[in-house]
Amino acid sequence: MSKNYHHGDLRHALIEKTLELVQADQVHLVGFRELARQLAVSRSAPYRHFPNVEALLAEVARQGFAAFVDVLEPVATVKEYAPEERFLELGVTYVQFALEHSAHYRLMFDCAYFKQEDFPEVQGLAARAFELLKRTSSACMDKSASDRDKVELATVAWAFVHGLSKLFIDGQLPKIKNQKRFIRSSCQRFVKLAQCANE
Amino acid sequence: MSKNYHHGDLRHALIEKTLELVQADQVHLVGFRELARQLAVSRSAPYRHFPNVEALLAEVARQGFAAFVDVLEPVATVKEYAPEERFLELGVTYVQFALEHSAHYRLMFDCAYFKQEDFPEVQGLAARAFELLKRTSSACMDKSASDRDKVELATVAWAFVHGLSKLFIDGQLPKIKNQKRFIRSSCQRFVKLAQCANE
DNA sequence: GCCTCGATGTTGACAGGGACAACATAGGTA
DNA sequence: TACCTATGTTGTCCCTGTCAACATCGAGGC
Repeated sequence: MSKNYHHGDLRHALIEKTLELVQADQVHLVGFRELARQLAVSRSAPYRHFPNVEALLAEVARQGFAAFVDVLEPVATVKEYAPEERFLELGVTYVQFALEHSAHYRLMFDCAYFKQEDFPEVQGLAARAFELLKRTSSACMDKSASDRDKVELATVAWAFVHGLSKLFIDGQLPKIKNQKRFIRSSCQRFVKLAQCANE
Repeated sequence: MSKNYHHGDLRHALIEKTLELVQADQVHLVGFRELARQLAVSRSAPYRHFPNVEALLAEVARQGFAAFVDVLEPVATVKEYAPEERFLELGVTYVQFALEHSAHYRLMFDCAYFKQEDFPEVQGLAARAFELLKRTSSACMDKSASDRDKVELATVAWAFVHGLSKLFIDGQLPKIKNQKRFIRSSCQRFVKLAQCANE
């Protein structure tokens, strides 16, 4: 008992267990009492590390956003690509990340789990992702394009990849045979927007 | 007491109260005990009308979907419009509905509140909304377009309006001055896709 | 008019979660 | 060594969901 009185790295363990549950699509099972049981620790120990469950979920979401930005950033900055290629690859990468980490993506964007405005770090990372999108889409437009138009294209692009991801994740799309192919061709279809916008 | 033993229309009252809470963005406060209190009825009376809270929320969502379809359907079938106009107006109407009933829209599409697959009526209405979108977008394409292409355009369109709605609702977009104008111009931008797709 | 039955509402009971305060212990540091 | 802080524990309270047993009402058959 004297040996185990302190867990050692409970904070980390809580995050890990939560992540496991999230990945197993069991977010609804995340609770301090349950986690404490699984970690063989007393029921209110988690309060030493997170003020409440929401904060724990927000932290897991934050890590998700960090990984997200880490995946998107390199794609958005490949020098060898033409602007349209970068835009396309960024979109494909976005949706693929969302599908590969579907439950995590849900946690990140569904406001039912935590209020994003209470967690500035999360907001900051989300904003950074949007910046990447804006920079990449803007590069596809004429130099004469107004900033207003640039923001609009970036928004439309974000709406598209986000919507596509959500619809896939929530199983609201009719069955599709070759998902990867479909994603790429949808994104390709979409990139034309930038070109059309240039007239 | 003998007069008030039976509420009269508790089922309806439960739905109404829940709707109020949803519209006030307080879905998290929806619970049988709390509702019972507000309706001056005993704590387990709601169980006579809904097997659990999830079912109550699903019913409210179902009504939301029904209203949604009722709003979209007429727009999708205006004969006087050219196909592209219909497509555009459908998109604008979609996003406007979502914003005007933002909390309700969230309840309808966020899977954190109830599992859609457990409520076939809800699924049916959602499918009907997608059908409208598919029919309207397909009308903008060449007759020679494959069914595969039609489904793809409809999906891309749905992803776009859904994504735009969600981003707005969840406050994830940078501030925008004239929202209505922005929505229309984004949708206009989007409709070009159908035209580009025809080459 | 009376009786019975089904629908609806009530009460009691139990399990489980979130949250906090008071207390215990371990490990580092003055 | 003595103390301090971070961390873990226990006790307690209040909330919720859910079920079972019981009460009441209204409608239809006699």
